[in-house]
Parts: sequence; C-alpha cells; structure tokens
Amino acid sequence: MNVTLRQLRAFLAVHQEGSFTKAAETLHITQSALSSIIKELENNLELGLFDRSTRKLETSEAGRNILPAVIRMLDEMDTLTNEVKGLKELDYGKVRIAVAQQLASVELPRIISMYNTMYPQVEVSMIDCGVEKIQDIVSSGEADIGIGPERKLQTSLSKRLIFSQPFHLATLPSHPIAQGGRIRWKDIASLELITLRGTFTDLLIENLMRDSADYIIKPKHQVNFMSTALSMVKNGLGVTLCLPYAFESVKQNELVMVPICDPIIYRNFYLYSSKNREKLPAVQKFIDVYLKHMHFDRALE
Amino acid sequence: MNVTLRQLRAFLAVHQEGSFTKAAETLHITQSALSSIIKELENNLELGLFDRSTRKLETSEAGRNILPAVIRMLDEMDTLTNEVKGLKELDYGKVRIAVAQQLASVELPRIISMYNTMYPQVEVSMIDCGVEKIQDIVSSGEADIGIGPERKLQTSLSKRLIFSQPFHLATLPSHPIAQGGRIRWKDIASLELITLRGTFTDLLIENLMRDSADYIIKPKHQVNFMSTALSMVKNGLGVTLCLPYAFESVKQNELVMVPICDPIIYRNFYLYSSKNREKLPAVQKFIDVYLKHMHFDRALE
DNA sequence: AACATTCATAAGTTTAACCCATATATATAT
DNA sequence: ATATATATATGGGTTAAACTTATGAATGTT
Repeated sequence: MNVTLRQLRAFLAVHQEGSFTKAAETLHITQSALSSIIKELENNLELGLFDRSTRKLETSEAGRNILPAVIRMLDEMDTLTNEVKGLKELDYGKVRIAVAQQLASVELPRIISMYNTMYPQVEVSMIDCGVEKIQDIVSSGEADIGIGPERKLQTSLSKRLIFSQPFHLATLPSHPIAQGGRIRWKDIASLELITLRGTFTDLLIENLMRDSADYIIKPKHQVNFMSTALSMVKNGLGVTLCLPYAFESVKQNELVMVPICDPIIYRNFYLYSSKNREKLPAVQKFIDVYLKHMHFDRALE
Repeated sequence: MNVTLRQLRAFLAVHQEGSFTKAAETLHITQSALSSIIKELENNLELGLFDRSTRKLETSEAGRNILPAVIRMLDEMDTLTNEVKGLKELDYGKVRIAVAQQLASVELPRIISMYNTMYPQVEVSMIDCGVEKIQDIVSSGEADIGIGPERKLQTSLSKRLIFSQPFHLATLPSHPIAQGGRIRWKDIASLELITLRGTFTDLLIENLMRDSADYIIKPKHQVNFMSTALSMVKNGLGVTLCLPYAFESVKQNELVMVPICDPIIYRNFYLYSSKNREKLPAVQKFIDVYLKHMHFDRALE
C-alpha cells in the first residue's frame, strides 16, 4: 500500500468538486489521468471511495470516513511548508551567539535589538563566555556563531575578520604620557606595566617585532581580567594595555586611552562559525546585519 | 515545491540512521537513489537538511527544525492507513438500519446484539419508521439498509428477499374458526373482517385471485394500525389478517393465529439498499449476519 | 602515503505518469 | 422508446521520472 500525496489531493479535489471532470480542471490534469489516480488510490486502500456512475458521483461511506484524516494529512503538509517558508523568510528560527564577555556589552546589545525589530519572530540568544571557550561552544553546536579575538582556529571552524583595533595604553589622566596624545612601544619599557595573563598578551608578543616585545615581556604585575587591570591602573599601580572596544570600562574607571605606535599593532576580531554546518537563513542574516551595523572599523586582515 | 511522502520518509531515515548508505539499506533502495531523493527534497524546500561531507553527516539546524513536522506528517499517514485498515477489518464504522416499526422488536434486537459481540467497534443504529418511509430513508442516505415488506422499488434501490410469511387470521381463541387449525379465503367472506388501510391490504388484493379477493374487499372495519385491529379483535369486533412475525402482539392480546389456505398467500419481506452506493464492509457483514441468523423461513421469491 | 569508507554524479534502463482518442453508461429531452 | 448530451472508464503511445550500476571525489584512518 503506497498512498501518495498526489492521490490524496486528487481524492479531496474530486470530493470537493463532486465531479472527476471539474476536479481534473482544478488539478490541471486530464480527466483521464485523474480517473486512473483515483483508481490507483482505491486499489491501494482496497476501498471504494466514490459511488459513481457516468451520470452521478458521490463520495462513498468509506470515502466520507477517511475524509477527515485526509484533510488533516494535507493540512499537516501545509504546516510543514509554512514552517519551511518561515525558516527561509526569517520569521522563524533561532540565532545563538557565543561572545567574549568583554565584547558582550559593547556593540551586540544594540545590534541584537535592531535585528529583533527587523525579524521579531527570530529568537536571538547571547552566550557570554570566556574568550577561550568561544570556539568550543561553536564547534559543539551550542552556538551558531562566535565573536571574539584571534585565536588558533579549530579545524571544524571557519573564521571571518570583523574588525581590528590598535593597542592603546590605559592610564590615569594625570599621568605625563596622557598628555602626549600617543606613545611608542619602546617608551613603555620605562613604565610600570600591568598585563593580562594568557593569550591576550602572548599573541601580542608574537605580533610585535622581537626588540619591541622585550618592552612588555617583563611586566610589573600580571592579572587575569581586564577589569582588575583597569582597577589597578585607577589606583596608581601602573598602566595597562587595552583596546578601544573597552572604552566604556576605561571611562568608568576615570582613565584615558593613549594609542601606541611604532609600530601600530592591531588585534583582530573574528566571527567564528562551523565549516560544515549549514547556516540557517536567520543566522546568515544576523551576520549580515552585524557586519553592516557594527561601528568598529574593519582593518587589514 | 512538490514535496512527496517518499522524500520525507527518506529524510527521516537518513536522520535516524545518520548515514545515507545505511538509510538506503533500510529503505531498500540504492545509496545513489537516496542521494538524489534527498537532493530533490532540499531543492524543493530550498533548504539544506544535512551538513555532510563524505566522512561525516549530521542533520542541519534547518533539518532539526522541520523534523517534528515531518514526523507528525508521517504519523498522520499511519493514522490514515490504520483507519482504512479498521474500516476493512470491521472494527470501525457504522451500520444504520431503517426498519418497519412492527419488525423492529421482533428479530433485529437479537441479531444486533449478536453482531455487537462479534464487532464491538461497529456502531449499529436502528431507525424504526413507518413501512412506507423505509425506501425513502435508504435512498436519501439516512440509512445504509432498510428492512420491510414488499413495495414498489425505487429506481435507485435494489432489493433482496429475506423472508416470506403466509397470511393468518387473528381471532379470539373461543371463536369457532380457531378450532379448525386452518381456514380458506372464501370462508372469510362470512366473518366480520377488520383490515388495515393502505398497502398492506391493497397488495394482498393484488396477490389474491380475483374471486378470492372479493372476500376481503368489503371489510366490516378499516383501521390504520395493526395494534388497533388486534385490540378490536380482542374485544370481539371481528377477525383480522396478520402475519406470523406479529406473533408476540397477537399473544399479548390473548388471541390466536389461524393459517389461511386455498391458496396460501405469502407476504415477502426485503432488504433494501442503494444500487449505486458502495456498502461499507461493516454494513455488508451485518447483512451476512442478519441473513444467517434470522429465524424466519425464507420462501419462494 | 595508501587505503577504506562515504556521498555525489553520470549513463542507461525500467517504471509510471500523462495525454489523446475513444468506448461505455445514463439522465434528460424529444 | 429513442436520441442526445454529458460523465467516467479504458487503451495506446509518448514523455518524464525513478532507479540501478558504475565511477568519481573527498576525507578520516592505518
């Protein structure tokens, strides 16, 4: 017994039109074709669905009995196609974003809000996490995309540059270097430097030329979180390296940022996503919106 | 967009097996065929359903999204086929019987009860009505079958003889003719006869030979209901014609039935059903049971 | 680096779906 | 009764779809 949707649709059409000929027209097939489709359905079900002569047609008792199930069936199909349409038209779906905790409060809330207005049916959730967890969360499927600084790329993921920011020095406004407008890497050697433990600093050392790296390689203090570093700076314990995206935090601590030059070193931020997994339209669209409305400058790769 | 059940079944199989190759085996098609079925489904939906390489396969976000709808859909199909199976296996359906009120209390309750035991899921309902309404009720579709005495057959109906009964005379046990064991038509002429108005008597007149008919053509009383006639007989107002199926009523009135001979005239009872409408298996089976377990003798057509 | 496994693709064949023409049946009109 | 118009059924031939076999391409494993 292999009942097809085509057969069910034909059955319903004949029932509704009360005629093979008319039903064939609405189905845009010949009466002959319809005749054999119904015949086939009746053979499949081993049940007569219409009491018909050449002059009269009515749906049989058995036909009336299965009618509700047939209608449910075809409705279910409509539901499915609507759902698919929804997925494609972005009034349905989910976007889950893993983002470095430091970045979570900066641009994303504004953009998520904007996206929500454009596609109110799409649910957007943000997973703020440690920088080092971003790739894991994306590759495990917990998040659709991840946003964070450059890191060694896992093989299952692909990355896309979203913005680059030059390193700054955060310092008390009263400090002499706050007056110069900018500072050179080699000048940092003479300051009491507070650095972050881990990849943030390690990567920078790799980026810097050998001699420049020396200037930061022996800091006065090493801490784990940027918030701690800024707090220490505020209390006169030294200066720390930071990036423009942390502007709000810096301001809240009543500090200023001074760009570091010679050379200008950029820290890249990427959008991570799974190489294999196909993105939902809702997700793809979120990426588009994010890239378009992000205020940070994008810079060299 | 023409999504087929085959495609959905293929989708589900691949999701469940986590592999095209294995799913193809369970579907009893080649991997190649399955590959193109899925491809076609994805084209139809314009949506990637699996993230696949040659070494890894997982259901995509979009695939997981439509999965519940697909399962509902296929479940609905199962429901339909089960319903059809039920219709055929007689654990589902309805039997509606139009029956002459006089017959309703005689054999049918016993047979309906028996049928209920055999097919408990089938709902049997009896419409007891006037004899003249039986054919109308069947041809209008209110009832599946009708049971009643011979009448002019409507063109949309077909009839089938179920039993025949010879005419009797109902009389007080004290009456002289009650002693004889039987009576001839021409002997009726000398009695005070009570007849029923309408077809019951008219048909009899047609059945009788011309001269015999004269004996009943001028009755002493004419009434509309058999119950009235019997009541009158009980009160000594005369005798009346009746048939064996009314045995219970006759007994309740403390009367006896005397067969009428010379000639023995039979009244035929038929089962009426629609010529065009296909009978539900439940209905067809009821007819079989009825004919088999009916106690009345069947006689000549 | 070679291999085994898995999905995709191409070519050819079988199956089924469809249209056209025509037969058959029946309600309505003559 | 008979003819007519209208509706479904059927048979033949064509087109399109579905399937199988064979092969190719990609990738994790040894």
